[in-house]
Amino acid sequence: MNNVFNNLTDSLSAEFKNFDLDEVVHFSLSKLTDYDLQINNLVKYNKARYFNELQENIIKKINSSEIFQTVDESNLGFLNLSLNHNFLMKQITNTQNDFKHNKSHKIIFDYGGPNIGKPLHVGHMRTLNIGRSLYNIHSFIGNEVISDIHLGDWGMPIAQIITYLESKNIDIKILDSSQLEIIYPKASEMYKNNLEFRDRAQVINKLLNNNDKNLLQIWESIKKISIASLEENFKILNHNFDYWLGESDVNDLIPGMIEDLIKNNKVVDDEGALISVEDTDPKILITKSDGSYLYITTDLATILYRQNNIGYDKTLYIVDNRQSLHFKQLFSSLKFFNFNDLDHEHIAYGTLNDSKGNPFKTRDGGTKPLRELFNETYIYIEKINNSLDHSTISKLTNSVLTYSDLITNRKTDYKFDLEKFTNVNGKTGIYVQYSQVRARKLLGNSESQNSEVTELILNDTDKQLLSRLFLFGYFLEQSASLNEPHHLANYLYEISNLFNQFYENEKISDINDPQHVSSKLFITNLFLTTSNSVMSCLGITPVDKM
RNA sequence: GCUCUCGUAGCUCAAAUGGAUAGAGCAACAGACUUCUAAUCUGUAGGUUAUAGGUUCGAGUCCUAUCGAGAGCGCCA
Repeated sequence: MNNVFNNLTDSLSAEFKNFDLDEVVHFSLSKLTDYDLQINNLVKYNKARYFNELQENIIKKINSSEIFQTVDESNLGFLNLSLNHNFLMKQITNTQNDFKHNKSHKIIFDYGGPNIGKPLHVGHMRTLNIGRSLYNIHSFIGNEVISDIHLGDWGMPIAQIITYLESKNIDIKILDSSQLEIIYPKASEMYKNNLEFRDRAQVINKLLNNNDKNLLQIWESIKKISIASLEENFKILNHNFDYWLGESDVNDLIPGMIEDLIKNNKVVDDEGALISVEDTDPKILITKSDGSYLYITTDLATILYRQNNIGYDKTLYIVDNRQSLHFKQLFSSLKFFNFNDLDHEHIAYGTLNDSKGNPFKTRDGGTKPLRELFNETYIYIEKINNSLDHSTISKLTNSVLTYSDLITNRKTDYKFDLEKFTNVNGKTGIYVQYSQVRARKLLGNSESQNSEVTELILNDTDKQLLSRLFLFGYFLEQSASLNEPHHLANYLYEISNLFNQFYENEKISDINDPQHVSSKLFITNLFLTTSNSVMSCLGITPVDKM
């Protein structure tokens, strides 16, 4: 919540303390339509002797704060509150300034995770959208944020590609990214079906681990081509990363790490492989029997790298649901191995499917490149309104791809339905963009009349919108503390919808009283600011016109 | 076989830390445009929260069982 509210809840918690009750007071949205917020902490004490006295003290404190206009008490102990608009209009701006807090945390966002040699495909969309949004949200509330793409640039997949190039006698220098990208599926299939190929790939993998000069050169070329292609895609999709660290960057740390684990009796030999001695079921495999490394080996080394070179309070791994066992093992291992005592959290999300609930595929059954989904969406929007310029359609396309993803709780699987998500009505990226364009235009038209607001003149529609705008902090906090952007995405729809009602309800150009006009413009302005703040938290760029 | 996640309106989803009468959006039906952009707004209808028990002042939310769906389960990442 905004600091205005937080100061009050702190002092209300203190009231409970006076009666020896350990209650952290917090607001919920009111269930009663005439009120904005409610406090439920009192309910469980409604049979206590001191109930009336406690409730009275609480109400007294609330009244002295001026934040609320009315307080409605029920004999059950629910307190319903309606916001004091004329007071809050001077307190709340819904910009970043409202949410700065003292104890900032340094958080690493580990997301994206593309592999070199493979195209960015629809499977990457959710980690990119959720990762970017959480990064922006935490940045907005004043945390120190660092994103790391966690590039898959090492291990068997790379060895497979190189083996393929070798077997077909292809010179890497003449390849571009699109040619490179069709090689991986072929190499992967040969690895599965061709024993000779498989043996050679494993040899190459080992040689790479031993820094074979020739192979490293080929590897570097592959990496260079891939990164250029990724950067091009990210430019279109509006993604940025602070660090482009890959698995290869931590490779050198692994031998020493393993040595220490052996020395400290944290791992033991098991048919040539190393397993953790931690009592878990299943047992945690740290290295393979041929001595080569696994997913968890590099992830552990990455943690060492980050704690030594970057430093952090918390790391969020924005990765698919299906990898929850891996993260359970990773987090448990890093404690068991005494690496550090910092926070690590797996921000899991469900699978993205097509509109029928099936895995996203291209027409010929391959994995669908993200770029292709972007293009299809772009064309669809262009058909609806072909008078828009390229940059605007691109922004709208990204809005659709982002908003449709974030409107759903990240934990569940979701279906991407192009027709539904480009609809102008409903909870779509298009609708929220349209609403803020309307507001922008309105303010542009009325610029000359914009004067200082001293007192708000509000009808019911105005009040509803304004109340919701003042509650931005409530939804921001919910999204930030649960790392769930959908609370803010839904909030953006709510305020957009309320703004459209406000817009249709009373024409500003028909109002003569300058006080009344300023009041309307104040609300419009606050809506626009709020909409922009939420969009920035979600990773959506507002368009100027549409 | 073992472990985890989930089951809410015809469809897609909300309801954070247990709180009052479970909310939205689509689709359906009925309305409002010589417009501050109708790419909008208004209204109607739609529910035994999978089922059966339990915990308590109070359960969609916590516990147990059953049914159903999905995912994962040491040498891929």
